[in-house]
Amino acid sequence: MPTPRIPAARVEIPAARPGRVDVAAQILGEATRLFAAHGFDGVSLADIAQAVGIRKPSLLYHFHSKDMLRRAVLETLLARWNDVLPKLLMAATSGSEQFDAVISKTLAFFIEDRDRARLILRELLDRPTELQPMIETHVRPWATLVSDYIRRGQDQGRLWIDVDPEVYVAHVTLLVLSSIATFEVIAALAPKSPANSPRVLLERHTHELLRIARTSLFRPRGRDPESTTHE
Amino acid sequence: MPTPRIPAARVEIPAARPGRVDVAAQILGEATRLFAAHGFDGVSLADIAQAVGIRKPSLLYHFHSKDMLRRAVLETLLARWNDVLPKLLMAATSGSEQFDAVISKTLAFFIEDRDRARLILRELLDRPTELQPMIETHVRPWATLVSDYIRRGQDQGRLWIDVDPEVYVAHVTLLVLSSIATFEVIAALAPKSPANSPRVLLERHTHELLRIARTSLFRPRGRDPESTTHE
DNA sequence: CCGCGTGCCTACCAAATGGTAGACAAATGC
DNA sequence: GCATTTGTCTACCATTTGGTAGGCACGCGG
Repeated sequence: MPTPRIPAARVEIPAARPGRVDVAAQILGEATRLFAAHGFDGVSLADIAQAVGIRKPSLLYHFHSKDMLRRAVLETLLARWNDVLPKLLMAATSGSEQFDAVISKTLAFFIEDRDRARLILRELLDRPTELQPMIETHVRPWATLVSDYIRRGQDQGRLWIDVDPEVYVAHVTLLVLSSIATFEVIAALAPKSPANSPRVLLERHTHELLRIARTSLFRPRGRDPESTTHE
Repeated sequence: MPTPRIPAARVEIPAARPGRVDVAAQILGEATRLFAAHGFDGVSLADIAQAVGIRKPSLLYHFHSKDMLRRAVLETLLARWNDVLPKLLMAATSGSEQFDAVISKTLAFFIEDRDRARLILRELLDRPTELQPMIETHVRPWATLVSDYIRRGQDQGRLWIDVDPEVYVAHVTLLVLSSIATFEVIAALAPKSPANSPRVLLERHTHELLRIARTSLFRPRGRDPESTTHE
């Protein structure tokens, strides 16, 4: 590093860190952000350390290797997912409103922190085999539950019979992930008009995503008055 | 490299490379494959050189920097896309079969070489701002054309009026990209059964993708077998 | 007050990275 | 036949990488 590095002023602010927040958590946060933005290989330990405001060895004191840091990031993400999963499963019992709720909640989980979507999409591309077991344990149950729900709905005639339940679920999930992960870029396709603030654009995107998911699943209600499935 | 590297046997096979294929093309091919699989930062020039069977400096003779190689890879991809674009545009004139044809052809383009989808998805994540202009020139026209087609269809009452044309196009495009790019992993969600060969699974995926795109766009034809739909 | 664990640091390391210099051989043009 | 160009190589380089060694200050329990 060309910066002469002033001897780190070893004297000043000796104990001036009272309300010191958990450094490990800070590292985890910055790592998440940077991995999501540039990928695991695109970020160096020094980058992360700098973002946190510490030196590399201090970082390695908390996480013994770069790969362990990556796994920690992933595990925290999955832990958060496990927090919301039960709510999703409870909502996934019957009716179209419930279905909407499930997708909306899933969507909300990723919109709340878009890095989640980016991170997962990256892992999907970079380490598919390593991700497989996690998928198996964390999304398989959710996916089969929704699939079963779909199959029941098909039997009852409420859903299109030509839906391929598992594949449908996979596609909608992927669509959620990728459209959130790449929102900025994709959004730039539509704008031109100043009426498109990122705020309203995101709203349009999630709304349309829900519409696609819904329309391609549910058969139109008994009769619907001219046009539309108005929500 | 720890391999003692036998003096490269400078004597043997002196001119034994008559049908020498274009080395630059070979490099481009291997680079495409590796970048798609591991990302730009996850691949070293040495990796690519080894895959081709040459040394690093030889590679740098053809492409003066790693970044130029990346751009070349991207440009070749876009060139191929430009080959099929006209056909797509011609097919995008009217009617639902034509619409299917457009999506099918797009799908086929990426299925023909799945690295294309992976590559673009990666660029979308890694260098969004750099990709923006390419999107502007290479997909914007196509997207607006389809959007206009949708709007016309809406006026004629053939399509759902609550479709958000631009956003719909963006989502379907993204779905194509991501579901092809991550096919292997996602496919593993459904299998369990030995009846699911990757072959048939891919067919199921593309079929369901088309179904989703179609169903969420077109209103059911006048009457359709089985009950409901028609208002 | 003393020892010890915690946490951060400087200093360092071997390996790998992207890239250059320059030798050499085979084709190619004249 | 000779000069030049083309393409590959070995050898090297500076920088960056993930990671280690070990020291130093602090706080806390005895």
